[in-house]
Amino acid sequence: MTTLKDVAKRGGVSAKTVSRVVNRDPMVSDETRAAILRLVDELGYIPNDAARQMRTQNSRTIGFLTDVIATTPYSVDIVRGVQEELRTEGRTMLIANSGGMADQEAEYWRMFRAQRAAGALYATMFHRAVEINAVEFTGPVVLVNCFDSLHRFAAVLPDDVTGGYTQAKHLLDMGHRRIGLVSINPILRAEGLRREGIDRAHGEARLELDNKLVRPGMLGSIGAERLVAYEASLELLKGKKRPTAIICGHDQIALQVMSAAAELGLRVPDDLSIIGYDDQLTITEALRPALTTVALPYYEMGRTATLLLNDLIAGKKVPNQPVLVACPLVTRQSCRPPKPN
Amino acid sequence: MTTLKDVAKRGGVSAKTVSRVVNRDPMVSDETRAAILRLVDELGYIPNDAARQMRTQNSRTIGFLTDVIATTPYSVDIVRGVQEELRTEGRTMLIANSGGMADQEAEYWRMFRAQRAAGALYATMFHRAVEINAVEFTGPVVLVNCFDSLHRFAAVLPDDVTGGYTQAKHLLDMGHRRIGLVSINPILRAEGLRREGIDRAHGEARLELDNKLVRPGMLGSIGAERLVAYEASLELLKGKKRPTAIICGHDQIALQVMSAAAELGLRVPDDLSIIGYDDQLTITEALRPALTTVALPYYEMGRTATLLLNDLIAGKKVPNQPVLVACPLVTRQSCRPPKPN
DNA sequence: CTCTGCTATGACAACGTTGTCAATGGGGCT
DNA sequence: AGCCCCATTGACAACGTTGTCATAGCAGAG
Repeated sequence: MTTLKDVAKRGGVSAKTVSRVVNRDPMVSDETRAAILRLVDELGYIPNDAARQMRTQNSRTIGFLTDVIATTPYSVDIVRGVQEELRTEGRTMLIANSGGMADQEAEYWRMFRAQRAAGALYATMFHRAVEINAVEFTGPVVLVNCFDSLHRFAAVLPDDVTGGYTQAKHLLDMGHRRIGLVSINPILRAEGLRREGIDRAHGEARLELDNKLVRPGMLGSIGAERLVAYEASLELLKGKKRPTAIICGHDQIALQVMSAAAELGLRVPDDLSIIGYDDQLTITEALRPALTTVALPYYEMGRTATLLLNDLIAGKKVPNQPVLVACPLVTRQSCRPPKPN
Repeated sequence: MTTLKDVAKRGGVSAKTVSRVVNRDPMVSDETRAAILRLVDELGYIPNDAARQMRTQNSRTIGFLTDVIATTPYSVDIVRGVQEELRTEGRTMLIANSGGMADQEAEYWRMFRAQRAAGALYATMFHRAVEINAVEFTGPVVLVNCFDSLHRFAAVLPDDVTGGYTQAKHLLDMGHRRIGLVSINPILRAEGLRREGIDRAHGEARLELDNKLVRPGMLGSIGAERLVAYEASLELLKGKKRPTAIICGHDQIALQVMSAAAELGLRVPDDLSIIGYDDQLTITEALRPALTTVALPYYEMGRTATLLLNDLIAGKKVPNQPVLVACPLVTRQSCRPPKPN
């Protein structure tokens, strides 16, 4: 593999001069620069990052550790967001997935340390609390989609309160008055937050969410969840005073609600409006009617977290409180005003 | 950060001795080893990979480059498979997503080179032909879910022929005789291969697939695809002699077919059996009835590719032909024998 | 007792790069 | 002419690790 010295020898200059050229040091005469650049190109010289890192004591790579994230489709967008931002900084990313297992997690923190990663991101599949045990890792860490109860780390979170508010408001504005809720797993923090937003929207409309129309659509501990939205929504929709619209905890739940509606011969959106959460395109765009939903801005969250991490690495201060990213409404065909009855 | 020398100084031994201990060289007395290990632990010493790499001239990291893969949910499983395998080897992975853009791709090949990656994987979202232009990268490369027409690189591919065969056979064995096909994008190689398998299964049953029951469910160039399965299947199902079962090119298409069936008041699986492809759990497990499908073994493909890459890095020979990975049938509730008519 | 052979350890250089500092030389100023 | 200044370049060391080789010490053979 071509090294600096090879280029220097061929160019009849010192290694340092070549170094200056590749590092864009202005202290090089134009002719020398041109000659060296030509040689670099000709010999296919690419600087060795390991050597650079050793010499400069600072690393251009960051670590990205996730729990079971790989099993949820669109959280991959976090990776894309992170990467896009890193690219503009010329950084690279080491990625690892712990599967939620503590021993593997420790192993990866260690690995990040071995690679002398400048910092690390830690992302989870669901918005929840985590305990970070990065004893082996000393650099700055930013949490994505999760937070630690002690607030020792910077964190980027979706604005679930406003997200829930957005869901409810959209339906209320259309004129719906009996709205059902098939929620995500009650053990997730997002569940309570969204409910808060939903309640607020109802309050503003001088209404109240009927608790008889609220069901969890998903149960079980992290990593062992099961969907029960189909059964839950069958119950809701068979009831005498059935809701004219249903707010869903995520798009898969919406899928089940739609199946239940079809089973009962109800047409969406004519007889029932449905609004999802997440905007998992494989579902929302494929479904007919296409699903109106509130997007979980994974891409944005990835970008934001990376910006925070950059600041931390640069030694700047970052907000003490978790940074909230907005969840925008994505309007499609699954909601419309209720039929006058 | 603690270095080898720090440990050596504290232990009253030479750096080399500490190096021997952490590298498990047997040429160290038991007492020395024990003492040093204790110190390593106490000081939290973790060897610097960059320095190691420089000295030994061999890297423990590999590069993983993808096109637009991040936008398809379950191809993330490739990453998981790769990672799982790397973990057992003590290797780490640099990941990058080119978004299908040639300039970014070149940039990342360059980056892999700068990091002196020992090898690289290149994965695509759809099973298709690619042109690899890794001029800047000199190590071995394994293609995942794609192949280059010149067969210069090792490749791992899903066995689409058998996959298509499996879909058709499952329905034929149940007694279906009029089977429709709403296929994936005709520009994808997988489309032709699957069709081959479907035809073979029909041949074995002394039947032929009726071309009037065949429609593409997806059209458009790579990166600009659109789903037309809903409209396509409405046509198929409105026809006089409608099929009793439909083979779908992937699970999203199946989702649209199911929506179309619901629209027409057809019940699945009573009036119509539907079989998907991919096994995107967010769809297949959430749908009611849950979707019978043929799984695209992304995880296995990732593992297999990594094994191949390891062999290449070790200088071993690998098969000249693409390695095919089986696509197993996943039976759920969307298929059953046709009603006697 | 000397010599051989082995075990255990260390000194030193080198991997490829860049920071530090010094050297060279030409131009402009007094 | 003499001087200084600045632009350009290079020599050298150092980052943290490990390969090479040398050395010390000790046991056993002769």
